[in-house]
Amino acid sequence: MATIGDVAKHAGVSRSTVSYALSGKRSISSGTRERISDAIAELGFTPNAGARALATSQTMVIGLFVHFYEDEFSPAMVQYVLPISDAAREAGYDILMVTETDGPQALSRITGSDMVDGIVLLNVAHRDERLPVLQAARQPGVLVGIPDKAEGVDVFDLDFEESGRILVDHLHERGHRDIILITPQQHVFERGGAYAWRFRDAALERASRYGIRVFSVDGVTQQPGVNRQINEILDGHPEATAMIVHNDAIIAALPSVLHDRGVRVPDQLSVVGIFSEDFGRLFSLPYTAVETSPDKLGRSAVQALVRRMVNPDTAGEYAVQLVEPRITDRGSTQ
Amino acid sequence: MATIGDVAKHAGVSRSTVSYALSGKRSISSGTRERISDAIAELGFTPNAGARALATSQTMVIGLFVHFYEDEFSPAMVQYVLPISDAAREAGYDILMVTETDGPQALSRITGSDMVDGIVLLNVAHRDERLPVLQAARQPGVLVGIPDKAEGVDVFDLDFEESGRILVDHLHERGHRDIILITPQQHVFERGGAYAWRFRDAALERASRYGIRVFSVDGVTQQPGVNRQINEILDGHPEATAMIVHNDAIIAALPSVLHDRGVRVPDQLSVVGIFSEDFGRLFSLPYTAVETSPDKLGRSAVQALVRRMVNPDTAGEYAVQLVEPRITDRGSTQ
DNA sequence: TCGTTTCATCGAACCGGTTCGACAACTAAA
DNA sequence: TTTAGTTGTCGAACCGGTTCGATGAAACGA
Repeated sequence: MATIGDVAKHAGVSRSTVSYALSGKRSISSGTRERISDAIAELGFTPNAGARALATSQTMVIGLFVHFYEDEFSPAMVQYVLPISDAAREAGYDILMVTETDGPQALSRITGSDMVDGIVLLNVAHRDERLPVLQAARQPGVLVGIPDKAEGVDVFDLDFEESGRILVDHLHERGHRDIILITPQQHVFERGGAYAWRFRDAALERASRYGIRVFSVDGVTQQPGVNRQINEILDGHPEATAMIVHNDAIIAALPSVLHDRGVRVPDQLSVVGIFSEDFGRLFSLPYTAVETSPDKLGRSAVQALVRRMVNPDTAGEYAVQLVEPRITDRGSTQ
Repeated sequence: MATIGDVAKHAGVSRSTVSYALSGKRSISSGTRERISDAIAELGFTPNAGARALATSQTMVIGLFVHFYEDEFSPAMVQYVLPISDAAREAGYDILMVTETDGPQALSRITGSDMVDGIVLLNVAHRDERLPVLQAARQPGVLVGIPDKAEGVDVFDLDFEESGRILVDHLHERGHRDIILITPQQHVFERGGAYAWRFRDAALERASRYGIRVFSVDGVTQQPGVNRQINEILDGHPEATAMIVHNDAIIAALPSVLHDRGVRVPDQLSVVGIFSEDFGRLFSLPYTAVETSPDKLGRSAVQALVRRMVNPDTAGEYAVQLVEPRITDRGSTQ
């Protein structure tokens, strides 16, 4: 492989001149510039990333930490990963994707060896063990998901509390007094997925203010349990006229279960949920829902991170930034 | 950040001694070994990846190139990515994930700058533009998906031809004489996804040998077209007693459509498909199917790649390795 | 007891870039 | 005509590791 020295020799200049021609940090006469770019083309030279990283202390790589939980509904995660990858590339960064189960150890390995310039943590829990490691790292970090307290990192998430209120409001406006609320599976609460209770508690609080009765239950993830559970819930609550679903597995299975039971939406039951447009399309979900905008979330997170990486001195002003929930009416309520 | 020089000073030895203590390539007295490891612990030293890569010409990173097609059913891709990531880590490698649309350019950027020690190409097309770039690269490569001709790379895929034959045999044994075959969407054929016609042609060939009549049609991907298309196909072919589905979007939507039509499986229609166990669970598919084993595929691919990276001299013997299809009987045929 | 191994360690060179300071040649201002 | 400034280029140092050859000390066999 050609090195910068080969290019220099071929163009009859010094290595530093080639470097300056490449970076444009010093002026180069048009003659040598041309000889250099000819040599580069002829030799097929591409700067060695490791050497460059060593010299500049910049790798132009972002570490993306994804935690795939076994009990989780996996397709949702891709929606976050892709926009992050795209946004990173637009800013000139590549993505080192880490999916290890032992997050903290993997994180210190990656940050300690300076493989990346910045870190994105996906699916952050209330008490996330990766967070202290990230805070101790040299590299700036950004979280998707809200931990109990985050200092020194930027935090992005959908405003799940507002989302819960919006959906309760939506049903309240239509006169519903008895609703079923299906929340994420129990494991999500246990492992500290804050979005679960942020949504639930805000919804319950708003409902109680209206005097709406809410039957709240954790959903399950695995078939055939999902269908059975939906049926049990509906059997147990014939008085309910509406349903709020904050659970991917449940909402994906809902159309077929309701159809089996002969329940017409919205005539006999109003249904609202919270999921991304892509997810809804994937499962052909005909339900009015709060859009979770994983693409917007991922892009904003990367943009914030890039700002920190480019400008590491402006340390202050770390903030939690909530994406505003937007409801998409698909006519599943009345 | 602590460097190896800091550790050396702290332990009162030279840099090379620290390096040898770390790698174990020369013997070190137990006394200095201990002083060194104490110093490492105290200073929190982790070797700089860039410097190490520069010195050893090894990055311990594998480049994973994933092409997400817009018209594609995305959740399928995750199933490949995760096992690859896991297998790589087990071998000591991290994953640089590249999702750029312009595959060839991205590939030459990554290989040219020596960011990775090896390359995995997912979703390889018959005439894949990334392939010549990969073949010209210094790093070994492995493909998932079969190109028209691959030299200098290892190729892995499910044996789609055998899969097609297995499913036709399965229906033939049960006496079916008229079957519907739903293949991947037209775009897959157009872009050269060889698995599409490998499966279809083998199935058609086998069926014609048996004298089975086959109505073959490309599926669509986007709702609500999917449901409509399934209905049209069934309306148009009342004589068909069985259905082979090689199309993720179609098979995901099939249970609800068949239910709507009041078609009982297998009493009124036998259904077989080809999808992974995970995919089947995700969509609660009750159909007998050939298991696509993306985990096995991904793992074998990485293992082959690691072998090449560790042992670059043994160049010979590049081979196409087909994973043997295994049918999972879920009782959807009679 | 002396030459020969073995063991443990060191210094220097190298991997392939970037960047600082120096300097010659030329231009512009005094 | 001298001085000051600009432009284009070079050499050397540096980033943080690894590895080769050399070397002194200790252990060994004759």
